[in-house]
Amino acid sequence: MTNLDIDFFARDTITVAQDLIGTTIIVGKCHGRIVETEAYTTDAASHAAKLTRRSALMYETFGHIYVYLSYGMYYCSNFTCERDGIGAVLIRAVEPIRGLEEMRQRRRTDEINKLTSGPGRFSQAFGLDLRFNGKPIGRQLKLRERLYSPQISASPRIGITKATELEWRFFETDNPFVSRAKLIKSGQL
DNA sequence: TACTGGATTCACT
DNA sequence: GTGAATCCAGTAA
Repeated sequence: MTNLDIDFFARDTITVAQDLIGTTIIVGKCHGRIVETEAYTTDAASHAAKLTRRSALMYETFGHIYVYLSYGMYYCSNFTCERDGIGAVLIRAVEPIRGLEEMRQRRRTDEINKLTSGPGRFSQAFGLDLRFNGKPIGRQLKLRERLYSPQISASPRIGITKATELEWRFFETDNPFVSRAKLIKSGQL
């Protein structure tokens, strides 16, 4: 299985968000298959809309990890994108593959559908916090080429929602690990 | 220096 | 369906 290299992220943010669906993310012993992403560009709702100390990573890098604290309690993990532009892809949900025991301990739950089905849940399960912020893809966090889950189908249907003009979300429509709350709220499910 | 609010989640009704 | 938890970046002064 091939590792994705940094150039994967040099491309347009929305394309990267779509192509990340089905890829495998590996942090230590924890492996997961990405089933939901969200693309953030220079949309007003995005941290990337303004150059600040926090958002500088999105202006200066691609293929790096951008982690921030949300609501004072949960970490959200992104990959920076675009060689010549500005953007990041938020990982909203993954399907757990390996390292489930570690995920259960970090999440303090045995309910598998609550391990990684949400950006805060995923980051907690995989131990992603501010220590990872600014790190390049490769050593501590790896990504492998798209893998389809036999439980779902050989080529899962990809759903797309568009929250604002420049904010796109991609998800596997039939995957139970997709974080459903926001999709239900927006009338997509 | 002080204030505001959020790319969320969970418990409770 | 609703509200609380929690803390830091950003902003205004």
